[in-house]
Amino acid sequence: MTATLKDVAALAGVHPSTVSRVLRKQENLKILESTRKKIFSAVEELNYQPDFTARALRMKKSFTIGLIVPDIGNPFFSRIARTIEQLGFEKDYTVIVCNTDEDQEKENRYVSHLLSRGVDGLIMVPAQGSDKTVRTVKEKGLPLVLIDRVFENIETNAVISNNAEAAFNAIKYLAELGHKKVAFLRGKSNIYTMAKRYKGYHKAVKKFGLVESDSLVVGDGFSFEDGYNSTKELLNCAEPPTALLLTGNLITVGAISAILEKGLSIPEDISVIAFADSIFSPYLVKPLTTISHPLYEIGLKAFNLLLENIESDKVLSTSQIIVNTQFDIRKTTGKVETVLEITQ
Amino acid sequence: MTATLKDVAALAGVHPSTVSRVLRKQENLKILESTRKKIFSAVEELNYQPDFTARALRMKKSFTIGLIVPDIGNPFFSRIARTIEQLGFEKDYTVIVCNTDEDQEKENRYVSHLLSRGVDGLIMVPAQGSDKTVRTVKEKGLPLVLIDRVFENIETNAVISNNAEAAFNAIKYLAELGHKKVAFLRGKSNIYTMAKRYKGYHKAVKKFGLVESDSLVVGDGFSFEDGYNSTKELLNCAEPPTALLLTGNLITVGAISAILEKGLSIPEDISVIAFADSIFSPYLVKPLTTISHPLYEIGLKAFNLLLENIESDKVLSTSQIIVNTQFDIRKTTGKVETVLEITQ
DNA sequence: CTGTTAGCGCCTTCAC
DNA sequence: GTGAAGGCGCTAACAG
Repeated sequence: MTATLKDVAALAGVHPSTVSRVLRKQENLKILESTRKKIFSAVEELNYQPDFTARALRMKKSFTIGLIVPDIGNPFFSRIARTIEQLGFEKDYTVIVCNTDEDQEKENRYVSHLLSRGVDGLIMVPAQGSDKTVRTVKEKGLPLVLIDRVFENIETNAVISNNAEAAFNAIKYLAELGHKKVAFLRGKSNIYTMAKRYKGYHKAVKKFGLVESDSLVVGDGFSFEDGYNSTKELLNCAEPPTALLLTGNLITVGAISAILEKGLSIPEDISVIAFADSIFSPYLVKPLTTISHPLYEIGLKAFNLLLENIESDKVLSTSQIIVNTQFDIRKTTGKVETVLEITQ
Repeated sequence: MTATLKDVAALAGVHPSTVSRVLRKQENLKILESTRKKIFSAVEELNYQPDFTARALRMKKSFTIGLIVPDIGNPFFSRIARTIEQLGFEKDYTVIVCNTDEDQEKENRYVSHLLSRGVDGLIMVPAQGSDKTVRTVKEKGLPLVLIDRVFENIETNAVISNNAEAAFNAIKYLAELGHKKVAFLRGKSNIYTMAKRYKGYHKAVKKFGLVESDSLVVGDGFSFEDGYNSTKELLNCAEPPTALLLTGNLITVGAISAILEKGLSIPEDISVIAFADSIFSPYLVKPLTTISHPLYEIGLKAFNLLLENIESDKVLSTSQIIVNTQFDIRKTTGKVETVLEITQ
């Protein structure tokens, strides 16, 4: 059907290996200008495209990288994915995208699948508790870069955000506004990122003398429902919190929904800060005060780190790159005094 | 390094082809239970994983599909991508994602790249004017499904939304509310989807006797800036429109931004309907009246259609599947009379 | 039921 | 400067 190296060689009247040589464009390679010409015109005529599969098999290099994320439908991941794909394209690497749904089992299957596909490297946002999987990859010597989450007990390349610090600063800001009771919708507590955020939250709560209570740390998922239900419960307390720290796009939407439904106003009745990366954040009911991630930078650094590792012959030492989140104070956060004035 | 079929065979004391046979699990295949056992234990011991590349080369089937979209960072596409990837996973297909940025040249390079990678099929949201590329794919006989956009003069499989109808209904609704002057922010006018929406808009404008003017059809892109600038210009007219029909997430954000900046209220001063698929739509400054797409359904239908074509030996006739958008009337649309009462 | 043989399309070493 | 030979890992056809 499609032309092969052999066909081109036959048409050009040379040996396949010569064609291969010419097309691989080795620099210091001596080829007669005449044969080169014959070959190129044969390539043209047959519209020859090299077979990547065959090349990959022969060279043990697939020019493919695997990208494993919990959910490519989530803008946080999809925008990182976009960057990685684009950079890859420039360097002739192709990206295979996989969704784990935070499911360890699925992730495991993906990893072995990608391994047997012979990817040259892996960028992943590991699911909770998948340290065994990560360790396996590492031991195989496959270049690997983690994004957003790392495991304390495994040394890996990684690009992560300053989550603890970001959460700390958010709470600090709320404390300065006079809030004493701040709840934290933690998402899944056993995920690294969330654990870090909790750490920052907790540290700030202690440091600034806020109310410290397990009942203020709620939720166990990233869905709309999780945000909605958790918030509803919080608001039904005898003394509900005056501020919320939220950790995800959907959770945020759920929480806002619950607040509005209860007839409360933001920030008069309750302040809200969210870890969120939506372009819509500034245009919500009240422009949302957010902590957002440098998505392009994350993608860029992850890709470059991976590429370094792929293209180096020796094993490089691992590096953890920390990128800074951005804190945008908008209209969902306000002083607590305001609340009192209004309700009195 | 990693174990091969040969290694397994050697360890099990059988021939490689036998191992291959056993592992391919052909149904009506007679293998001695004893050899089967030997082989499985060897597989286990060596932790053997078949090499996909070799298999693909040999079988001329890669179990890979290409997904070409303008921008995977856009939730519209990423959520479709997610569905496709997940369905693919269940059927052992892997998905390669490509971003064209609406650039025809890039798209072309992606297509030939995917072709030389031997993908089994292609799902794409073609860029404007890339009918030549699409035709090429079709002529190669590669299974192909278009999403969201088709070319009038090429018969292809496709899953598209009822864009003209959706735009028509949106304008009809605005007309019923008393609006006479409705602007259309068209995105890129030469993109199929946008052309269709324009058609619906135009038809409704004529049918319901609204103001018909080229100056009401504006914009030439999908960016925030495009939405922002176009809206700003519209609002600076002597007699600005009382309603806007918007065609994209970023455009919407830009338009809202321009409206608010001008100190106008939605919907009192101006009504807004947007083609938008963000989870945040219901929670914007004013909950946004939207036309949204059934993203899961689009992904599902596209994947199934592609798979049918991949797995069938004969060439199937093409089918165009039309899915229905959803019209959610929220709070950004109101009667024109209201405006008069307030401003008088 | 299992071994043998051949080859997918390409690249790389070794000749000449 | 170019041809010949061999093999990447796997599967399919044919033997036996």
